[in-house]
Amino acid sequence: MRITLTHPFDLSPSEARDVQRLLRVQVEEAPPLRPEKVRLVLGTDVSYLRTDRLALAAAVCCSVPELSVVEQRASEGPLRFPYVPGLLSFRELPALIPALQAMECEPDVILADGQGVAHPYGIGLASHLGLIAGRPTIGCAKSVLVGEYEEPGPVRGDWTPLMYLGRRVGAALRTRTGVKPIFLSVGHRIDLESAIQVTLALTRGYRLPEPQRLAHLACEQLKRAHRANQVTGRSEPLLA
DNA sequence: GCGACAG
DNA sequence: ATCTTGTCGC
Repeated sequence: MRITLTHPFDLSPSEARDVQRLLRVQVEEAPPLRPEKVRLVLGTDVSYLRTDRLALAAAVCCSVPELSVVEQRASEGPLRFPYVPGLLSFRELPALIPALQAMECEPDVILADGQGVAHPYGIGLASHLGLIAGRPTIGCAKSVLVGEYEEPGPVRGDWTPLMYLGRRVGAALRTRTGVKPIFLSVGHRIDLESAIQVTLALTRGYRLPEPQRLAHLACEQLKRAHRANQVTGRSEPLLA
């Protein structure tokens, strides 16, 4: 898939903040996404080998509704940017971009670990990713960055809106009965209702939607392989 | 000044 | 997220 970069990533936190100011106006709203048009969904995740200041990324494309893996890519990159709440995309996207560029699939929706517009400046990781990928994205986080919400009902599918500055920026969604809710956030070119429906359709027996869970597992594998290579003294590229 | 704070 | 051991519950 094609990635369009309109700004550099080797920035200082304050420069990154300036970039967000310019990018936020490009995040688009969108009419309901027709569920039957969603045939491919991409899950993404990034993990770190803190000791090596290295970031490992994985992207897994799944078919819908089967949720079978269609394509899987991985990439890595040096960890240059610090973790600063609100600037996560500048820390994680650089490592993930090569994997996205290598992806042959053309996903209809992309899931990202983090927030979308439920962000202090309206441009969290998911929204930022949506802009450079030019596709609909959904922020899929395990906790909240900004906003308020009421505890959703106890059954799978129950949800409550995540409100921020008087806007509905996401939702606390119970993806499984009996587990803590996950926090969806509108990313780019998608509406909240569609994001909720799509996410539920992608969730099977785990708290996180399948593409996200698989991307996370892939990252764990990458880490293990990486450590193993280090011990063996080898340094071959991993996974396609 | 204090507390909160995606991953 | 990462660093870490055991432990409570379905």
